[in-house]
Amino acid sequence: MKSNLDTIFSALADPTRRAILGRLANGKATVAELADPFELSQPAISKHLKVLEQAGLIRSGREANSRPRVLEPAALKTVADWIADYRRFWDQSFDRLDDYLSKVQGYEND
Amino acid sequence: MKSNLDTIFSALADPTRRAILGRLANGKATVAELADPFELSQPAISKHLKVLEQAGLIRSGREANSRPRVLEPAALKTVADWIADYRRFWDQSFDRLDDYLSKVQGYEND
DNA sequence: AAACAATATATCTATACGGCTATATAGCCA
DNA sequence: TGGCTATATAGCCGTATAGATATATTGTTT
Repeated sequence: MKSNLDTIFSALADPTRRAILGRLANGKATVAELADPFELSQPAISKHLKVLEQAGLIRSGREANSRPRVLEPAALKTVADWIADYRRFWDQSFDRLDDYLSKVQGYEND
Repeated sequence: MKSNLDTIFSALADPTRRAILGRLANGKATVAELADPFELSQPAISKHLKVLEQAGLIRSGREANSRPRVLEPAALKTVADWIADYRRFWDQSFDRLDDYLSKVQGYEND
């Protein structure tokens, strides 16, 4: 069975899909609007949208004739939370916090 | 051509590979050590390691007979930086900061 | 109802991916 | 050198993925 993170990361692994998310960061958009910047066929875009939706990264609405998409932040937060565990490996100030916690709480961290 | 983020995200889309990164967060490990928790064949693990290395998520060393792997934080930071642009969508306090900046700097943000 | 617009689904094709087994390579030790 | 250990590479197979074109669906408009 595939985990959330599996699905989210593989949805994010495609530049077209990341660009779509980027567009949706500016607010809701129809499929046609989302498709416009790309040279791909409309069905190709619909497929990408399906992948994003199944990963929980976007949601579809309904407005008259169209089905506008909006960003769904929760899935991105899932990724941010996962990656936060690694932050200390690149973030100096976080390392210092870590040292501080080690001393104060006697937390082992070799 | 595939971008960095393409390669990194698709490397992260596999649970075995994420588990390997988790293990490497505790420090350097040999291939055998990394393979141990899994029921996969050794070549399968080597393949996963290659994917991680090509994504820049890990590095190989050389120590006598073995080729220990270490975490390479830069690639994870690339992801963290990418996702940071979306942080405002889920982080309340960030939203408040955003409001603050709007007022102070007259920055438009509808 | 008919035509149109927006989007989804079906089907096909080519390529990528993850697993396996078998084998090659490289360093260590007797 | 020969054998052992650690790891990599090759080749194969089944499934998934991204694209295309053709067609279906649903709401709107006349």
